[in-house]
Order: sequence, then structure tokens, then C-alpha cells
Amino acid sequence: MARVVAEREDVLPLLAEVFRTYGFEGASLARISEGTRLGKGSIYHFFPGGKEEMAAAVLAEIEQWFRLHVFEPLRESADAAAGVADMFAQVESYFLSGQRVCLVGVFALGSERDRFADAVRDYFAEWIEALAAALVRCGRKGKQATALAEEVVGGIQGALVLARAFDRPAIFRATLKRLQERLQE
Amino acid sequence: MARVVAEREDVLPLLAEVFRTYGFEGASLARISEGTRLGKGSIYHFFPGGKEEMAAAVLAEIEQWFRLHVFEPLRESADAAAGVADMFAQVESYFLSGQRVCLVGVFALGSERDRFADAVRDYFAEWIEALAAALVRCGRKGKQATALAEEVVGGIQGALVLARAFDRPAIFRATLKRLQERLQE
DNA sequence: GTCTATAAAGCGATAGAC
DNA sequence: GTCTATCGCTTTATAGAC
Repeated sequence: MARVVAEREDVLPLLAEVFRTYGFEGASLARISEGTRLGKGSIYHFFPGGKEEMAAAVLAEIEQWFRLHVFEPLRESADAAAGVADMFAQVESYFLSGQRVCLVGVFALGSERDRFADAVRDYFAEWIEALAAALVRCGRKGKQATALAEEVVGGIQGALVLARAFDRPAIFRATLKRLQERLQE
Repeated sequence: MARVVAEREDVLPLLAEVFRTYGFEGASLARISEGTRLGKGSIYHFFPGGKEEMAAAVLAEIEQWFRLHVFEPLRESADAAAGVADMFAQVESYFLSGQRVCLVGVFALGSERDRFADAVRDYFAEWIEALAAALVRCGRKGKQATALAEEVVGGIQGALVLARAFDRPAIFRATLKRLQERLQE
């Protein structure tokens, strides 16, 4: 395999996939090295702070991705309903129809939550707030909008659990569809 | 601390708590020893198969607990609606209002899913089937009953994620209440 | 920026005394 | 059934050549 000189940015998505697959504790440097196709020396050149810095960088990149592709469209789309519909499309695509888990959700359930409490909380808080704001622009009352947003974001996380448990992506897609319909009631 | 001669049964709940807290990879024998108050020698006396056998035993015990306190009441309660209500009460109590995570859900999201695929799948399958059966006895059609059951079980898993992310048990209790109300619509 | 070699610590697991 | 001591391996992290 040809080795290419990498930049830190290029490494992050590969790193994210390793953490998603093995979790924080299970992501050994050997697996990280394999997944990023980088020697340990190179890895520590990019992340002198070790695994902790790697995970923090991955979380920051995930939040940035969602901000760009999900949160900001939700907040700023001229057509709020279209912004919501776009969110569901992006989510289905991002999580590969339930075959890819949410790293932030994984961290939330594990002891990593303590280490990365701010990043974990901010990710879900920003998602729920952005969705609730869009729902308000669709005509919902504030309190009901927040409750619905929590239901949708939580429902997505739960659907990822079930889709993985059954190894059946259809259950993820069906849940997205059901949640989307609920918002239109 | 007084050391008491243990039996395998007594060790399982402590072991489960260690796996819940640190995950499979993060549950080192040092932490297991600390959490169970047993030396490594004693641990391997009970579980010659090591961590793998420990986790399998914990999963089996969890499934047994749910079968006894949740699944069978759902299937056999003379009053189906009361069985469903009892499920929500048991779930809120078991998960300590969202402060305790679901080990099966954690395993479903991680690479542990491959190792324990059967136990993970069976747990959720049995839960969904038992709840759907109760909903049918409440007058729902079969297909809709299954969809609702998936929504509830998935919703519970997602609520555990959010409750931990925000460190706010109220969001778990509110979700349980909302899901319970949906079943009565 | 990439690699190999290596250090120090922690890992899962075993042996054997009591 | 419990413990301590220990094995062999893997871990994270560092050093230094290129």
C-alpha cells in the first residue's frame, strides 16, 4: 500500500472510524496505526497528547460536521420544514442507515463521558436546540418543540442501538421515517 | 472491609456494575477485582474462561432478570395493560431513572456485539416480542403492536443516552412517561 | 513527516501455598 | 475459596535515525 504524506485533517476521519469500531479503551495504538495507515511516530507527531487528544480532536470534528451539515441548515434554512427534512436525509446518510454508530452516543454511555463531558453534552444540546428552533419556525410552541426535538434525537440514538443489535439497517430507516412523520402531525 | 466467602451468584451483580461502568475493554481485572472485592485468584476460580465468561454470565443474568420481572409479566399478566404499566415501573427502577446504563445496549454499540451477538439480539427481541404481545392483548393489531414495541424499546435506549449525556435523570423519566402515554392513545 | 527501537507500565491469565 | 507471586504479552508513550 502506497504511503502518502498525511495532514492532520486527513487522519481524523480514519481515526474516528477506529474509535467508532472499538470504543475509546478498545482503540489501541496498534489498531489506530492500522486504521490510519500511520506509524506510531507519525501519530504522536500529530497528536502529542496521545489518545486523549485524538479522541478530543475527533469529537470536535464530528461536532463541526454536524454544525455545518445539520445544525446550521436547521437554524438558517429559509424553509424550516425543508431544513428538517434535510436533517433526516443527512442523518440517514451519515450513519450509513444504522450500520455506523454515533461515537458521541457511545462516549455518552461509557466512562468516556466524564472525560469528554462538555463535548458530549454540547453535541446533543446543540442538535436539540437547532431542531427545536426549526420546529418553532414550523409553528410549534417552544416547550412542545423542545420535547419533540428530544424525542427525535433520542429516538435516533435508540434506533442505532436496535439496528446494531439486530444487524438490520431497516429498523433504523423505519424509525427515521416514523419520527419524521410524527413531526408533521 | 470484611472479606466474605462468596458464591458465583453474589459476584454477578458487582461484576455487571463494573462492565456497565467501564465497558468490556475498559473493565480490567484490577477494576474487576476492586469492584467485586475479590482477588484475581478467586475471580478465575468462578470464571475459568476469563473476561469472556464473566461478560457472558453477566449478560445471561441480565436476561434472566428481565425475563422474570419484565418479559413474563408482559406475556402472562391477566391484565395486559397493568403488565405494560408494570414494565415502565420496573424499567425506571432498574435503570435508576437513567443513571445506570443498559449493558446490553452498550455491547450492541461496541465491537462486543460480534462476540455476544446472540445474547444481545435475543435480549431486545424477547423484550419487543413480549411487549408487542401485551399490546395485542390490549387491542392493537399485530403489525402496529410490533412497531410500537420497537419504538418504546428503542426510545428507552435513546433516553439512556441523553440522560447520561446531560447527566439529567429527568429526561429519562419524562421519556418513559411520554412513551407510556403513546401506548394509551 | 515518517519510521524503528525501546522503555516502563499495565494487561489477562496461571501456579501454587494456605 | 482465597490469596500472592509471577509469567508472557500488549499497552501507551518516547527517543532518535532518516
